[in-house]
Amino acid sequence: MVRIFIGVAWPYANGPLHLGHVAGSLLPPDIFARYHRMQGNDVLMVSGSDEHGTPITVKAEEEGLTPRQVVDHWHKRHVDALDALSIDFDLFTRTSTKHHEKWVHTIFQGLQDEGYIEERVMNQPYDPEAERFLPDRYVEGTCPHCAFDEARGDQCDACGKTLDANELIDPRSTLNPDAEIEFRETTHAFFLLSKLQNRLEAWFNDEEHPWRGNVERFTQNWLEEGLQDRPVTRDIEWGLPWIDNDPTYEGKRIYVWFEAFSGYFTASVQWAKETQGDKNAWKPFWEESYDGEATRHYYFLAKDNIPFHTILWPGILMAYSDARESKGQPRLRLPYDVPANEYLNLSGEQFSKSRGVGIWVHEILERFETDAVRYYLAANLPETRDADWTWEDFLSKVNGELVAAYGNFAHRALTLTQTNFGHVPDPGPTTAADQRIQETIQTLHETVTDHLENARFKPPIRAIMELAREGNRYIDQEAPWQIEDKERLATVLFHCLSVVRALAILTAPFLPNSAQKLWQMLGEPGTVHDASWDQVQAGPTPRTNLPEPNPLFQKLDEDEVLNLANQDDPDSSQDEEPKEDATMITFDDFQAIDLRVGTVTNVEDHPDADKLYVLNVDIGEEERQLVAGLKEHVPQDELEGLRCIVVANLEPATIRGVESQGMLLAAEDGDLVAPLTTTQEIREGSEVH
RNA sequence: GCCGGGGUGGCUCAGCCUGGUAAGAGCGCCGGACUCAUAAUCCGUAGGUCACGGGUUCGAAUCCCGUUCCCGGCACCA
Repeated sequence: MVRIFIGVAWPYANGPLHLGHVAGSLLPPDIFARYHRMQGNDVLMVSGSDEHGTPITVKAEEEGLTPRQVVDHWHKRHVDALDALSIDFDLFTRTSTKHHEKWVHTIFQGLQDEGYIEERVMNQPYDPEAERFLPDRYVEGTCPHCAFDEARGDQCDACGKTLDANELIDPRSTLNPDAEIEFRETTHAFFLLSKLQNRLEAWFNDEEHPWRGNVERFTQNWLEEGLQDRPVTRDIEWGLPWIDNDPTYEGKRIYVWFEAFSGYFTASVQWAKETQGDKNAWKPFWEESYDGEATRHYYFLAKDNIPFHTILWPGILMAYSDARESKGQPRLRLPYDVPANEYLNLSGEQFSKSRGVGIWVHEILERFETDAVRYYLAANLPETRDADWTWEDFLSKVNGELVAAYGNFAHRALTLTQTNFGHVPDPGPTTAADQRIQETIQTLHETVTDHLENARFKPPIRAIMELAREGNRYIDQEAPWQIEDKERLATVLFHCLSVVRALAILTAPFLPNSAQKLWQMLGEPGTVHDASWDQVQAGPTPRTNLPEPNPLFQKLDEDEVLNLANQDDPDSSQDEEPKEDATMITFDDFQAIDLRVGTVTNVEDHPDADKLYVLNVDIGEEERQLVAGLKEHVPQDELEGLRCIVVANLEPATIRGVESQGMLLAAEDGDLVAPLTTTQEIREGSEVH
């Protein structure tokens, strides 16, 4: 027996789950967990909704809701989506629970007790007009090293040097370029990651890690660059308060990324208490040398999360373990493997909540069977590089492989047996061909096991399909529908059912619902998920009665799928929640905006930005220069000469060195951007109401 | 512009870390067989300068350098 802890990256609670999340971090651990359970190992798989941080606040403001309402809503949606996908967590919780807060505080208290937390006064850029501190990267100024005048607060793009915002000469806010920036002192708690450099390096270099290349490279780079101490509090409102009631930290919150990781641990404790009725049940999974049993920790995530899980989280665990040790408590385990995936794209485009590119989980599962979706995702996982979801390929793989090769093989074997015997027949003497098919099952079992042990999921599902094809070959060669000798017929069908049974077990981690359905059609008792993985090679039991077989999968309707492909704008209204009443403005507010008709007289590329045009627009009494982010959406010749609507009294802003004196209005729906115009020719400078 | 990932038959992908009996799979195409099965299955043919150029090596899709194209992140979308 081996104990397997599986941590799954916490989905953020500000929007729906899409297939990118599923392929990147959700489906692989579910397959992995199901496999290990069938191996008889103890598995604990946890995750939850990540519910704190600025983006939640922003979302709440957008929708006129409270942050609490936003996270409640999306957490519930996450839970429903996971259920629909048959992704079974031992616990899928959330970071806004009291339990989580309490344990995060325990962890941070431990870090503080051990001297890993240091209070530092930072001189942070502050925008007095907006009354807020500015993150470094929203500050620009002149680089002290190379005099480049658009260096950012965290790095200078010209010379590549890393900077502090307060080193900049003439700093300004990119959010509000005219504001006088002040530097105000603000105190933050820092996690002294640098103190762990040697220990993390030793852990990285000395331990045997089965890490994938991408994970190793990322981690190596970080370590070589030298670990920086990181602030663990922020000047924001939505998040967990600091550990004690120290007034220094009033109005500050624990930085989300630190706190969300801790969820791996806090959720395990919560699982023990709430679902096991044993508040110590988490210990076998987490405490080092709890007993002699091998225990391994896996973290599943997409590539953007790698260093957080191979450096920062292990760092926190080391530091907190020091604190536990000081109190005579056992240390906690560090990650064993971090099987990070690349991204799944949608026909070449990245899934993106903000741009509305995506296929939402709840939407696709309304139309298609869970296992069909799981099959295509598993067969197309971005394990070694980005992969593409295309509807054509979805159609072809589901109909051609899942339904036609696998489903059909099971169905023909079962119906033949049903017609001829009604139960699992007794096999007679074995021929070379029979022998060969049995060997194929065995080889396949070994191959699939080997891949799964190494946390690889795409090769094994493909290998399993190969077994179905072998089954089809066998049945075709033996042609049981032509066999007259009853004993030989029984033998052939018995071997066919052996393959079917092996397929039910082998597919169980990947396709849990159809595997179970197949299990029942084989007349097997209980659930396939309780079957032992090693039973793959045991054949069916002769004389087991067989129920009436039904096709295992439904074919996808070609037109329906291809229609979806054509829509290609899956961001239409139904994805988003119906908008709550937007904040009302007064008529006077509206009147304050001076909208004018103008004509675009000239369009040029911005000299120093990929997405921007510099436009000249005649608005009657004057000509304005505007900077507009339309380059990716609207071709230059469509803009030239266009009659447009301009916000004429917007205060000027300098955007990457070019002044913009107003704003050109355009309607936006995902990637579709349409500049506004008038239906009739009308004089430049006309007001718009 | 900076950083990262990638370019393998019509399509989707494997192989690349650990160079050599590997240039592979599925789909698609073309031809044939079969009829138990959801017009499903099986057999066979064709199809690739492994982006381009150079280097290392006895030998490179695989390692190194350069070029080019694509994608992503960041900058940026008043």
